[in-house]
Order: sequence, then structure tokens, then C-alpha cells
Amino acid sequence: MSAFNLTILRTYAQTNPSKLPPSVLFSHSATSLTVYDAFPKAIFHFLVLPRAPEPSAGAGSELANLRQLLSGDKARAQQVLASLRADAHALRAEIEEEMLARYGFKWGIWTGFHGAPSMDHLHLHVLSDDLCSDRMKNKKHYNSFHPKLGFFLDIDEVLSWFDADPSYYSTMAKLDAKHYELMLKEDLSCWRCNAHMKNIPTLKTHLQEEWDAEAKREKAKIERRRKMEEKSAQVAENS
DNA sequence: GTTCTAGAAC
DNA sequence: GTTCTAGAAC
Repeated sequence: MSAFNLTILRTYAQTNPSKLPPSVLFSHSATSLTVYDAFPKAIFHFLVLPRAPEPSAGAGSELANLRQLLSGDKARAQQVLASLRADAHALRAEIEEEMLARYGFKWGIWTGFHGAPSMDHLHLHVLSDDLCSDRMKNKKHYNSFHPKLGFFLDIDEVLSWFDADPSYYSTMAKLDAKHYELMLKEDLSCWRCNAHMKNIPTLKTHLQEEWDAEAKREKAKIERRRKMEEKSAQVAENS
């Protein structure tokens, strides 16, 4: 299979999950598949895709991307998104468990869509907010996840459009690719502290430092809690 | 989406 | 001189 394959996710979505290799598939439910992102931009990075066993799910189908989904039946779109959200929620719990097991603390997890995705078939990104990865290589990669730029659309935000004024819904549902792609060209800045970053290598060093600092704080917090509990257990024992 | 690389930036 | 980015090819 060539690396130039922007429809691989659709292939996955149409395949019986039991036929997918464990290197690709993390888990599945009745309605979705969770796959490992092939080029993870953080320590944990998964994609949750709606399953599409019918061969109808081609390029122009409602499941091609978020824009296509939102341009169709509104109730159906809401149902698809709510289902993905529920499966992503369960995945987040598993990621947190793994964070504790492997790193001794847990940190933030983002769940959302790209405003202008490059790969076909609707996919919900679920990734840890460290953004520390060898695969994070350029401005486009980084800005596509920057939570303050607008390109990354949190699933809860997208679902809130359904409860907003219908004119607001139709405005947001347009998802004009040109409009979103401009956001990817914004200057680099740290999403945590807003500091301006001169270039990608500087940003990556900074992100690593930010995450290391968080790890240190969180582990210290856990240690303080453990000592407190140890003390109160002793007090209870001696009374 | 990634890889490759010319030439800009330093 | 080296580092880094951005656009074309895939």
C-alpha cells in the first residue's frame, strides 16, 4: 500500500474490524472504530471513525467529512456525532488509565475535528495535550491542534452548534476549507502560555519543557496526597 | 497525509 | 557555513 493514500480511513471504516491488524485497530464498538493515528502528534493519538459497512459510503457520502455530514439531515448528523462522542469518552478513560500506569500521572486529552481535514472519511482526533512527538514536524501540524486558533474543533463545541440558533448552525456548518486553511499559517505560539515561538525546533523544545514541568507538578501533588493519606491512616491506627 | 529539497533565513 | 521552511511530488 502506498503512503500516498488519503482514503485509507474509508477502507478501514468499510472493513470488518476483525480483519484489521492489531497494529491499526485499537478497539471498536457497534458504530465506530478506534485506530492508532499512523503519525501521532502526541504521546497518545487515536482516531475514532464511524463505521460504514455499506459500500454507499463513497467520496460524496455524508461520512466523507464533517462538512458533508453537517450539510445533510441535521438529526442524523447529531446522532452520528453523539455516538462518536460517547465512544471517544470511553477511549479517554482508557488513555487516562494508561497515562497513570506508564507515567504515574494523567494530563489533558483533546477530542475534536480538523476544520479542513486532508484525509477522507470523518475522523475524530483523540490526543493527549503534550504534543510531544517526533512526528510533529511543521507549522501546519502544530496549528491544526492549537486549541485557540479555531482549526481544531472540539466535539462538544460542534455539538453545541445543534442547540444554537439555526442561522448560527448553518454558518458554522459551512466549514469553508479556504477559511480554515488560512489558520494553519498563523505564527507559532505556545497553546499553554501564549509565548511566541520563533520556529518549530524552538517550539518543540518549549513544549517538552512545559510537559516536563507539568509532570513534575502532578507527581508532587500525588506524592503529597499519598503522604497525607499515610498520616491519617496512622492517626486512625493510634486512636 | 508524508517525503524531498531548493532556497530563504540565520 | 548550517538550519529551517514551504511547495511540489507522491
